[in-house]
Amino acid sequence: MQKTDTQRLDEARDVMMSAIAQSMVAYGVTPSVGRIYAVLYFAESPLTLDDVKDEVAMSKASVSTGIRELIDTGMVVKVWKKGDRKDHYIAEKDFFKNFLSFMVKMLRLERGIMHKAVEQTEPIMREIAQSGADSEIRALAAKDQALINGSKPYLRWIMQLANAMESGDIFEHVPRPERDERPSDHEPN
Amino acid sequence: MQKTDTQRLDEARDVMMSAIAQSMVAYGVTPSVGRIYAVLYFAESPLTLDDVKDEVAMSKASVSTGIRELIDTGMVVKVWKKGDRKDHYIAEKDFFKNFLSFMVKMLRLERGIMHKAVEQTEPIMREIAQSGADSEIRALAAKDQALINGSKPYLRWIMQLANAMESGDIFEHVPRPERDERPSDHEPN
DNA sequence: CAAAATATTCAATACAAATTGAATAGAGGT
DNA sequence: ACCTCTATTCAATTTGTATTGAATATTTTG
Repeated sequence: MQKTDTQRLDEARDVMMSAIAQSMVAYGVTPSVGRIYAVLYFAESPLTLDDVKDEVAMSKASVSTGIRELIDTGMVVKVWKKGDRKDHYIAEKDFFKNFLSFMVKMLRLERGIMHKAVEQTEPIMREIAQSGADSEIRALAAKDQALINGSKPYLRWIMQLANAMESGDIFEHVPRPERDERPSDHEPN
Repeated sequence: MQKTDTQRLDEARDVMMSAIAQSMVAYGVTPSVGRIYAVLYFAESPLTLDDVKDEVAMSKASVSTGIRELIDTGMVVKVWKKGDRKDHYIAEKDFFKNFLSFMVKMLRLERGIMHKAVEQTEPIMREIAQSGADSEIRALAAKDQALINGSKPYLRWIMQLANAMESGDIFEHVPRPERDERPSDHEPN
């Protein structure tokens, strides 16, 4: 009977939505925001704020801020539907795009924080290492300076990685798998 | 006078420690845990639990659980110092190693969550798409099935990325910058 | 330009996570 | 085997973050 198929399909969708939300939580978003994205991911057409609100059973305020967060990270976009005053939202379904832009943001953030601190502190340590009052403090400063300088290659590397991810060059190195969805029943692991 | 140099050095170290902690927060650890790592990072020799406790001004309990978390992720290791009953801890100072093992863990986690859900739901959707009760539900199921299958290349790709990061092959593609720390005063940006 | 519909902000609340002191377990030395 | 010192666990509390309803702002329409 049809009822059962509908139920089974809904259940299967729920499993996938939970998995998507759970994965997103690992990347630092709140479970509610993950669920909002998951709902939009499986939506058949652009949804309004109220549509989403009903699906996830949260307040309009939470959905509003949640969607904003998703828009800020590029995982959701706002679309206009003519003849409707409400805003409509759709999920960016390309996981590659979502992952890469998340990573780029992360890497740039880290490099920004660290680079600023290095710029600020390395000269001080260098100076103390060279002309500090006594040999003891010069040794300490020299050690710290070396430590900081040792981190510079890492900072340059994560920049390169971010650039490769942003430009798509990363795929020349770690290639996208073939689009060979074979009709067979069991996929490769 | 020596006092001033010591202060300046301490201040500079604090700036770096804050930056390190802040970066780690971006990767999902709590600020306290970040500070613990930062303290160990700049320590001149292995520190005991109590040493760290004094430096970060937290309870022994928090330091204990914090260090455990850092040990679990490989960012800190326990070392024995002969003649001392206390455990001693040192920071893993290689940022490449820390970053890569974090990423590998993340990617495997995501792939695990998603793969499990896909395995579980895709067959159901396929079946409904083929032999569902009416054409409407068959169409819905087919759409969902396509969506899920579309995510498979992504899952395979993040596995490849994780593998490349674990094996170090990633450096063949995104090379480590040259170790050319020139003695000049201004480093490249 | 008012009226109606929608979206956003914000202070208050509910919830969750981190931190702690006290109790327990564990290890080392004698 | 006991005593001492250290590390860990756990329930209680603090702290911080997410969520909400009500109020405000914004947009659209007639």
